[in-house]
Amino acid sequence: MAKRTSPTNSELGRQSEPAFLILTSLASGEKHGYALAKDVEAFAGVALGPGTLYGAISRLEERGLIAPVPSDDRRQPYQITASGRTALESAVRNMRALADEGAARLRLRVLALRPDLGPLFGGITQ
Amino acid sequence: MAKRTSPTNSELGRQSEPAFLILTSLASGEKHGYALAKDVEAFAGVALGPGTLYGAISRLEERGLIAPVPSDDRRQPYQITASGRTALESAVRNMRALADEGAARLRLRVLALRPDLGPLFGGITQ
DNA sequence: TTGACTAGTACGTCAGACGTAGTAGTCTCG
DNA sequence: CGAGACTACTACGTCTGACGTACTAGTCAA
Repeated sequence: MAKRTSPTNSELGRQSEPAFLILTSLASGEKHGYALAKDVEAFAGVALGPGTLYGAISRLEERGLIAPVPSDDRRQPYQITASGRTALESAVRNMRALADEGAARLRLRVLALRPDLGPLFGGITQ
Repeated sequence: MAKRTSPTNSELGRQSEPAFLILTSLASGEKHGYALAKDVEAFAGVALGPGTLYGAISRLEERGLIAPVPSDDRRQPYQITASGRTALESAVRNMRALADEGAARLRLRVLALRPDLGPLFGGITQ
């Protein structure tokens, strides 16, 4: 099954880290799978299919980054653990650094081509 | 071959997007494969093996995000294309947004636990 | 009781990340 | 000038994890 129609939906490879999205969602409070998917879709615009979602959840649980919350419900809520928080924090820092580097290099090139734009462009950028 | 010793080096899945790193590197000027690997290692601290590096390069070339620069040398330089720049720009924006969301939610939870820290913490955060 | 929505399990495929080995050119330097 | 170090790849293989589809089952309203 699962005939992939387009090779990739975003232009750069995978749509990048369901795990990150799940941790981010759980960082603001415990949620069960379905609520999590809805939240992720709301803040990131990414619809995780069940395969992606529950697959990522299992892996995060195995690694101790999230943990199931005891519940009588048929729904299984999860919460982020202390090491999950730590991992998310460092992932956030890392992403920021990379995004900054990318932005800086994109700008650098523009300035090399149009040095006259330098100061002004530098002032209004980002 | 390639017995993986540790399941993952970074805690969250894959070390995230060689493609992004390559585009970022090429954004500041054309480079051949090896120079690219060195540059990436310098700015991101990520050592891309040849398999990862040239694999990612081929895919980026197929998708028209980078292009080979004619050369007599045995080394093959690559440059980023216009659509490569566009893709990188949107990837950067996307990463920033996600990082911000992650950071905001991490902070949110802290405030929920220690509301007394609110204003002060809000002031010195980030 | 039917249909819509919620919540998840189960399973399969495939891209792509990552490693290892091997090859070949270049450049010292004793 | 030959050995070693570094540069620059090619080729090949494995396994993770992202993603899709199909299916099951509970809940609730009309």
